[in-house]
Amino acid sequence: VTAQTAFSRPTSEAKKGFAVRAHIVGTGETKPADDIFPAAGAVLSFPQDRLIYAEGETANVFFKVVSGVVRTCKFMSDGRRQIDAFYVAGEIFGFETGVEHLLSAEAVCDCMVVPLRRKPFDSLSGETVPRELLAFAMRNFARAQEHSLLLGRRSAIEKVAAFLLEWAEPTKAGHVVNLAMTRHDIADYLGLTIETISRTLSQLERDKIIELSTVRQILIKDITALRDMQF
Amino acid sequence: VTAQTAFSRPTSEAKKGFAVRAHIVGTGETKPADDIFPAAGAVLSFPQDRLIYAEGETANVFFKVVSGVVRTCKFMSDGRRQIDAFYVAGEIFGFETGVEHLLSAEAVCDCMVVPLRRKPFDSLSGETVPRELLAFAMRNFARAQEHSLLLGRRSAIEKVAAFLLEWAEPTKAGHVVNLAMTRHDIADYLGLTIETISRTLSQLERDKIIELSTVRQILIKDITALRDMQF
DNA sequence: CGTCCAGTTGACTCACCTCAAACGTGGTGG
DNA sequence: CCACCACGTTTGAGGTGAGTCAACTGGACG
Repeated sequence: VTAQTAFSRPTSEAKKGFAVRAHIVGTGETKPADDIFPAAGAVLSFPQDRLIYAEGETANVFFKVVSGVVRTCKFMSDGRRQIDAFYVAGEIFGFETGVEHLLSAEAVCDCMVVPLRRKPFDSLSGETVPRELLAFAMRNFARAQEHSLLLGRRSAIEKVAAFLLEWAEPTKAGHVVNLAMTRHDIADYLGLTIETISRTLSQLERDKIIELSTVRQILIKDITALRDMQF
Repeated sequence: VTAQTAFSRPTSEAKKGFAVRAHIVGTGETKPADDIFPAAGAVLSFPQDRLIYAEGETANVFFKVVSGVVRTCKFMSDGRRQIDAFYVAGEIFGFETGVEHLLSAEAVCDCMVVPLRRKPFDSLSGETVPRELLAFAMRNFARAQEHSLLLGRRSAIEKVAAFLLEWAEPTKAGHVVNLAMTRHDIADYLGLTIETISRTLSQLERDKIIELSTVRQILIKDITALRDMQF
């Protein structure tokens, strides 16, 4: 068994490159406090690639990631997949408008999640909801908007650069990306193929911008170059 | 002056093709009741292509469309533009998490909007917010997710078909699309070029699926064929 | 040491983009 | 009322970025 990496997404650092996002940081909780989301059961474990809930399934509960990484995605009839978002420890997923989930959720790697109760926020339970919940929903909206821009108007190398910046963690030895996901996941998140992901990473390595220390760990040698690709 | 078309987006009808969306319909108000959004001033008029607010501008107020169509978009430094959404009469835009707008908003055609007050929902004014507001934010989130799927994993013809279904209005003579926007707007919404939009529409016309009655009006002759492209 | 599978690389293809020219419609002025 | 212009749109020809298909590599594991 290999050493377990604590995957995370260091928002404040990684987003330095996104001037337009800077003001979000101070706005509200991306990760709402526990007390407004009562747990609906014990912590659940899911092995890698296990389905947590399916698109169309009744959305009685939603979840908070305890450890590991979760992806939410949609499938087309011919098998094409679009990954909408990745969620790391502390983040909440599956909280949706309707009675059914719009996307499915799967474990990217072995992970643990805690189910949260939807009931207190259903239409039966009052006219108002906690402010934090609104901030949370709107943060999700903003994230989805960013993703749309990424998917619509960026080249492969710009997409990959954005992805690396999203996951870069600062260390004493520089910025490092520990990948919980496969090339396939990255491809379906960025709207590319695994071959293009691989070629683009190799290209960035040849250009001395990154270094592929292992297949799941990337060292960022020139973060400025990556940031310059974002505009 | 040409006759004014009342542009609209007949959600319930147009979305028939989207099985996965069906359950949204009964969920909550996409267009919140007036009383939870106090007007912050008189109705404003904007001529075609006029900026309503810019990306980065302080978001003191947001808006409700009275007539016409509004687009929200982002620009990249080299001029590439991604249109995030179009808003028609009754819809609300510009309500965002942070202190600044993440996208700019512009008038697609001559339009009128009413400013709404943000204050009552700021962090100063209490611990809870109206439930309707949460439903609204989450509806926006769901829409953005749909758009991500569209942009990431669909071909040009599938994108155009989805766009037409989104705007198709049922009439006694069949489904009709009245376009408030130029080919350029459509292209930037779908992540394509104007030439591809034009060619794809011509292709659909050759295939007897649509008919370009004028440059701004499209008759849908075979809506089933369009729906079959969605999965 | 062999198997397996994720990842990489190469050769080729194609969907969409780019550049350029032609078209058409609405508006303006003679 | 018609000629002309401007600009959005259409169409064509050619280029290219990313996809497809296929072979190879290399680390993990038995």
